[in-house]
Amino acid sequence: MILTGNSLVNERLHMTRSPRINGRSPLRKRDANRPSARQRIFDTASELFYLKGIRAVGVETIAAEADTTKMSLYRNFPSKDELVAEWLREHDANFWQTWDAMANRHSKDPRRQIKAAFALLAKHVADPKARGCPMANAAVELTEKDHPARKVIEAHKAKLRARLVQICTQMGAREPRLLADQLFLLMEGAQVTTQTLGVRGPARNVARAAKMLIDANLRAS
Amino acid sequence: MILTGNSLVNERLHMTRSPRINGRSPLRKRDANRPSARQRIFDTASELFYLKGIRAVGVETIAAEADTTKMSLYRNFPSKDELVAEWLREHDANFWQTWDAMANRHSKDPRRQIKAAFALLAKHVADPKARGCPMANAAVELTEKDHPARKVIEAHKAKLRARLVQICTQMGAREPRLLADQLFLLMEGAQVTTQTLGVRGPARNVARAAKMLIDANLRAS
DNA sequence: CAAGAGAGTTACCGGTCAGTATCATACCAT
DNA sequence: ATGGTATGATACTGACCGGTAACTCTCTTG
Repeated sequence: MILTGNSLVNERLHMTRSPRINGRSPLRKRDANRPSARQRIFDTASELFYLKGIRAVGVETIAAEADTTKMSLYRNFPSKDELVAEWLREHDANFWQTWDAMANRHSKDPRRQIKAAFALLAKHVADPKARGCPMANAAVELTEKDHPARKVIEAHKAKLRARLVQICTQMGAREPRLLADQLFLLMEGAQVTTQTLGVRGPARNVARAAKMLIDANLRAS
Repeated sequence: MILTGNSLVNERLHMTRSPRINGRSPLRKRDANRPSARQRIFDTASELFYLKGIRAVGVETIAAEADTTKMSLYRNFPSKDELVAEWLREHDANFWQTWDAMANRHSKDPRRQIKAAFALLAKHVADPKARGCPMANAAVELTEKDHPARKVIEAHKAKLRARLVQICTQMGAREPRLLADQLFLLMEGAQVTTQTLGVRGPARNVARAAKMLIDANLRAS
C-alpha cells in the first residue's frame, strides 16, 4: 500500500496548540470554550472518514488529529464501527433537517421543492473538496452485511426514495414512482461521478437533467 | 472491526482440491489443464476485490483462495496496488470489447446502440450479486491521488463520457454533451444504488429513464 | 474542602498488514 | 539425463490495526 493516510492534515478543526496571541495563553486543556473530547473526536472522525475513507483512517489517527488519545475515543464510543454508524446517523439527521427546512419554504409547491433540492445538490457537487455522498461511499467500503452502519445507510436511502415518490405524486406525475427513481438515479450519479470526473464532469448538468426529466414526465400525463 | 473477510468463499474459481473422480487423480499441482498461478491469483483477486472491496481483502487471503502462496503473488505482480491497477485495466479492456461488439451490431443506428448499452446495464444491475461498478467503487476506496489505479479509473470514465457524446451527436441531439452527461449520470446512479437499495431499487428503472431522456432531448431539437 | 467526573498519558495485547528471504520440489524442453 | 523455469512451503520483518489496563491530573460541583 502506498500510504495509509496517517499524516496530519493541515487545518485543524479545533485549534488547541495554537501559538499564544498577545500575551494571553491559548486554549488550555480544560476550557469552557474548548469542545469536549467527544465532540472533537466526532468532528475529526467525520471529516477524516469523508475525505480519506473509512478503512483508510485508523482510530489512532483520529485521536491524534483531535488532539487527544485513543482512550478518550473508546470512553465515548464503543467501537470504531459504532463511531462510523454514529457519524452516518448524524449525517442523516443533518440531511433531513436541511431538506425539511427547504421543503417548508415551498410547502405548497412540490415542483419548487425538487428544484431547490437539486440546486443544493448542484452546489455540493461543485465543491472540489467534496467526495460524493458519505452514505453511498460507506456502502461501498463496508461490505459486511451486518455492519451497524448498513441499516443506517439503507434506511436513509429508502426514506429519500419514498420522499421523492411523495413529491412526485404531489406534482401530479402520471407515474410518480418512475419519476422518483429517475431523479434518484440522477442524484446518486452526480455524487459518484465527482469522484472520477470531478466538478467539471457530468455532475454539473444534474439540475438541468432533473428539469428535463420532470418536464418529460409531466408532459406525458 | 467486525471481521476482515478472510474466511474462505464457498465456490472456487479453479478447483484444485476437488475429490478424485472414478479412480483418476484430480488436477495435480502442475497440469496443462490447470491455469497458471498468475492466472489463478488474478482471477481470485478480481473476484474478491469486487465482492468484498479492495482494502478489505489482503494479499494472504488472495493467495490462499487461489490455492497458492503470497510468494507466487509477488513473483507475478510488483505490489498489491499494481495488482489492483491491473485488475481495473483488464476490466476496462473487457468493457470496451463488449461495448464495441454491441456498437458494431448497430453501426448505423446510434439510438439502438444506446438502447443496447442500457439493456446490458439493466441486466447487470438486476444481478443480486452485483456490487456496482468496479471502477467507481475503487475510486471511493482509493483516495490517495497518486494511486496507480486512479489514472486507469479516470481514463476509463473520460473515455465513456466522450463515447456517449459521440453517439448523442450521431443521434442528432441539439445538445449532445448535455444528453451524454444525463445518460452518464443515469448509468453511474444505477450502479451505485444497487449497493444501497438493491435490485428492486431505482436501478431497475434505468432503461426507461434513459429512453425518456433521449426522447425529451430529441423532441427539443 | 471533598468527591467525583472528564480527560490526559503511557504501555501494552493479540492479530493482521504488505512485502521478503530461503530452500525444496515438480515439470518441461533440450 | 539435464538444466532452466515455475511453483510450493515456511518463516520472517517492521509497521499498523482495533482495543484495553492502570494511573495521574484538573476542573467542577456539592
